[in-house]
Parts: sequence; C-alpha cells; structure tokens
Amino acid sequence: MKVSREQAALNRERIVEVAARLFREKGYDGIGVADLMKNAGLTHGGFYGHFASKEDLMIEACQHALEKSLEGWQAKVASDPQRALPAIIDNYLTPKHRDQPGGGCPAAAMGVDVARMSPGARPAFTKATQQQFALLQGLLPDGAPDCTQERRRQQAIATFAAMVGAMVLARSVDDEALSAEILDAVKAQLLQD
Amino acid sequence: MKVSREQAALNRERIVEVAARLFREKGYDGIGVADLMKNAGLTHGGFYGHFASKEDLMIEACQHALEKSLEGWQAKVASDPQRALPAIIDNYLTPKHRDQPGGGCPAAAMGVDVARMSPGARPAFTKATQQQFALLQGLLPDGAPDCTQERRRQQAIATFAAMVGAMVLARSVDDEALSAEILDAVKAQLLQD
DNA sequence: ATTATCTATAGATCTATAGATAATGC
DNA sequence: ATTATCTATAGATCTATAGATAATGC
Repeated sequence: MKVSREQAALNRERIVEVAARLFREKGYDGIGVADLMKNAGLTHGGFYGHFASKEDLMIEACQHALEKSLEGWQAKVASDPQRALPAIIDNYLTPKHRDQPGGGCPAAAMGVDVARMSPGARPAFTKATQQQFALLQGLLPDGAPDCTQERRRQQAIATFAAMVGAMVLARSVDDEALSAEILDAVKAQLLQD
Repeated sequence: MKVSREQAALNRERIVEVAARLFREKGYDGIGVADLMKNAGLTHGGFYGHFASKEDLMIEACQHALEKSLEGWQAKVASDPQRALPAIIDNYLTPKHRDQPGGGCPAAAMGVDVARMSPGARPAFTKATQQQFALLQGLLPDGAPDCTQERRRQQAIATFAAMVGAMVLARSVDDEALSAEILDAVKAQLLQD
C-alpha cells in the first residue's frame, strides 16, 4: 500500500488541487474529507498523514487557487500587454466562468467562506488581492494628465470589485437572460473607458 | 407548553428573522436547526411544526432578508429622492455594513450559498435583483442626451455589481487598511458620476 | 378535541485517530 | 526500520421524526 516519497508528494499535490476545485464548487462545509480523498483517488484515513486538519487543507487550497488565478492574468499580460486588460475582463465575465466556479475566480467562489472561517486563509487572500489590484492598475490606460496614480489604483479596485460582484450576482439568479445581462452590462461598462 | 395561534405565528416569524440573520452570518451549512431554534428561544423539535425542512426555512429567510433590504432602499428614496443614490451607496460601503453581515445585503452575504444550493431560493434572488436594478436605474442622473434607458440600466447593474464585489472583497481580506481602502475606492468611483 | 411545543432518539454524516499493512529506502 | 496508505471506529453533530405534554379554542 505504501508508495514512494515522490508519489506521496504527488498525492499531496493532487489532494490540494481537488480541494481547490471542490471548495470553490461546494464551499468549505459542502464537501467532506472522505469525499475529497475519494476524488483524489485515496482513502479517507490517509488524509491526516498529509494535513493536520481540514482547515489546513483549506488554507493550502486557497493559496493554490489564488496563485493559479493570478498566473492566468500574468500570462495574458505576457502574451499581449496592450490587450491584456480587455482580455482579462472579457474572459472573466463569461457564462463559461460563471458555470465553472471550481476553476474560476477564488474571490467570487470562496471569498465569503473565507470571511466566515477562522482567520487562517485570509492572509493569502489579502496578498493575492493586493497583487491583483497592482496588476490591474498597471494595465489601465493612463489617459488624462489629471489621472494620478491614486486615481488609477482606485479605478483598478473598482474594476475588480465590479467583476467579482457581477459573478456573484450572475450565479445567484435563476434567469439565464438576466444572468447573461449582468455579465454583459458590467463588461460593457468596464470596457468603455 | 402550547401557545396561542397568534403566539405561534409570532414564533414562526421570529424563526425566520433569526434564520435571515444567522444564515447571512454563518452560511447555510454554518448553523444547524437546533441552534437556530435556540436563538429563537424554542426547542429543536418544534421546528418541524413550522417548516417542512431546513431548506424551506432558507427560502423564507432569503425572501425576508431581500424584502427588508429593498425596503431600506425604498425608504431612502421616499425620504429624499434627490440624494437617495449617494445615500444608498454611502450607507452600503461602510465598515459597519462589512462587520454586520447578519443585517446586511443578502446578495453579498448569501448569494454564493444560494448559487450552490438546490434551486428553491433562487427565484426570490432573481426577483429582488431585478427590483434593485430598476430602483437604481430610476435614481441615476440622466445627464447627457446620449444617455439612453439601456445605457442607464447598464450603469445601474454595474453600480450594484461594484457594491456587492467591494463588500465580498472587503470581508475576505485580513488587513483593515486594505479593507477600508476597497470600500472607499469603490465609493469614490461610484459617486464621481 | 385540537395543536403548538417539548423530550428523546433514530439514522446519517463528519472530523479525527488508532492500529494494521506493505512497500520504500537506508 | 521507516512511513505512506488503508481499514475500522470513536465521538460529535446534524436533519428529521415519534410520541408525550399541556394549553388553546370550539
């Protein structure tokens, strides 16, 4: 039954990846340790050799999801810096993203869970949020001369807030037309600048 | 042990009010039926005389919270229509609202839970979201002549999305300065128009 | 007589642990 | 010999129900 250290490290990574997906889909309380392990192809009892508690896994799952999310944005900046901002906004405010929270924005999918939980996962959210604001600020067009750095940071924050709120609202309503309208309206509003 | 029909109806209302607060604070899975009833001053077993299931209570709690929330906005419109929009934005994007999710915006506090649950609570969210968009649209200044009704609806949607997203982000981070900055930045951005 | 509430509990599920097992790695 | 994983289970908690109790309302 035992596996090599290398395989054990891979198993641990897989647990984190599965958790990062399922916590976003179902919430922290919506999936149990036994189900998480089954989804990783392992048995329940093996979990505690890798993590001290379910909450410890939540912290690592958040870190993992936040890093991957930021890396996705950075990849868009690297491939085409000029078009990165519209590309990020366009990609975020889609029905596909709305319908796949497990691979999507951690803030929209897990932010409320993290806010309710004991504070272990919040430092990762704080750091990642700062990084996302900074990245967006760097992409904003520096149009008018009265457009100070402070003003651009404010706009970066408001842009990300509108994206997250649009996703939360679009996922909470029952009407496909309204849901799509929310995504499209915020997209149009953010891209007009 | 029995109470009058009138008292029973009041007890039922109190269960809904308690649930509307505690589901917002702790999430649907974060509070059990026994604890909800204890908070309403009743015993566990009495619950099922009032509701068929915990999920049925969630539906009523959402409806209650959404109605109260909309009524708060309507009261601001009634008292001073000219200043209602800045008053709503100003009141929403505060540390007080951030720190009291139990009495605050249902979309920011329960939207993600509702999106994950079986679909019973979503019709209420759909209806309330439409009403909030319509109310905000009516309050937007109809400045330029090129400002069509569609354009104003788009702006109303983007305004509410930014408010909800700001609240989710402000609650998820661990740094008081950053959290306050998020609220203030979105407030400044929304009030400048 | 009806019924709102209470006590008690069934049955399921969840986190965490104990001890067994068997393959790795010195 | 060490250790990654598995089987089994303890102990807590959760939803829902059954039956008892006692006050209401006809």
